Amino acid sequence: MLFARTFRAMTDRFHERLAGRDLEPLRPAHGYVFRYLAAQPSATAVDLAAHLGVSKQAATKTVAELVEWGYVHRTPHPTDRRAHALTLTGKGHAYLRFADALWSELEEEFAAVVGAEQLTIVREALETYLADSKSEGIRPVW
Amino acid sequence: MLFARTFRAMTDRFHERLAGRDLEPLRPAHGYVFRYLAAQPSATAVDLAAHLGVSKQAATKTVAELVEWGYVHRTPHPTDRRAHALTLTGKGHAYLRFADALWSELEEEFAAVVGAEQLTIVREALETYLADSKSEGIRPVW
DNA sequence: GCTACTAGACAACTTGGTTGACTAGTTTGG
DNA sequence: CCAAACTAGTCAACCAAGTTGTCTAGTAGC
Repeated sequence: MLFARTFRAMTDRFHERLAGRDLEPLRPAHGYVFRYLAAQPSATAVDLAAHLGVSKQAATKTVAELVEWGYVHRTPHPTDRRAHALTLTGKGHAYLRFADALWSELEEEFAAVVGAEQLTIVREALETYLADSKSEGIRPVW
Repeated sequence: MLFARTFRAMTDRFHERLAGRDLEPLRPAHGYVFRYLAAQPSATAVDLAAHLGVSKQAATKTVAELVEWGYVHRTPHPTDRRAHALTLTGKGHAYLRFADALWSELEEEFAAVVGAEQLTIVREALETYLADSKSEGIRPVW
C-alpha cells in the first residue's frame, strides 16, 4: 500500500535525523502524546488512552516512560483526586518544537521532489478522505 | 501524520469488509506475502524475509501459519536442497483476487470522495517520492 | 447517603517480533 | 577435489508493546 510505504519512508527519515541529536529512544507513538498534551491542558491518562485508541494501561505505561525521561510532569488533578493531570515539561515543549521543525523540513523535501502544488493537492485530498472516514485511533495498527 | 491516518482508515475499512466474508484471521502483513509469492515463482523464506524487512525466523513463522491455513504450499526447492520453494495454492490465488477487488473498491470510494484527478495526482506524487527514497522494508514499523 | 460509575495500579497473558546457537546442504579458492 | 566459509531453515530463549481482568480509592446521580 502506497500510504503505508510513504508513511514508513517519512518516519524512517525522521528517525534517522532524530537519532543524531537526541538521547532517549523516542518512538513515533510518543509524538502523538506530546501533541495531545500540548493541546489539552489537564489531560488524564484515560483521556490520552481514548485519543490514542489504546487501553488505559498501555497509555499509562507510555506516560510513565515519558515522566521518567523528564518530558512529562504529573500533577494532582485540579478537580478529581483520583486522577493526575499530565503536562509537558520545558524539555517536552522543546522536543515538540524540534520535531515540528523536522517535519516541516521533510515536508519541504517532499515538495521539492513532487512539486508544491502537488503537495497541496495531496494534503487536501487526504484530509477530505479522512473527514469522510471517522476512523478510530491514530496509530496504523498492523 | 496524515499518511498514517489515511493508511489506518483504509485498512480499517478493508478489514471491516474482509471480516464479513473470510474465515482465517488474515492480517495486513499477510497481503504482502501473497503478493510477493505470486510475483516470485520459487521464493524461499529467506527471500521473503528480505522483502518484508524482518528476520528469517519471523518470515518462517508467518509462512507456517499460511501453510496451515492452506493458502501456501511448500515444495522442495528445484536447485537448493536446504530450501523450500513457496507457492500460493488455489485458495491463495483466490484470496489475492478477492483482495484486489476489495482494494479497487476502496480506491473507487477514495476517488468518489476526493475526485478522480486528485487520486491520480496523489498516486503519482507518492510514487515519485518513494522512488526518491529507497526505504527498507514494507511495513510501517512503529 | 447509597448505588453505580470511573481513574489508576498491579498482575498475568498474548502477539509479533528479536537474537543466538545449531544442523544440513552449498559454494569457492588453492 | 576437498576444506573452509557461507547459507536455509529449525529450535529455543527472550523482549516490547500491547491486551484483559481485578482491585482500591474517589466521584456523581439521584
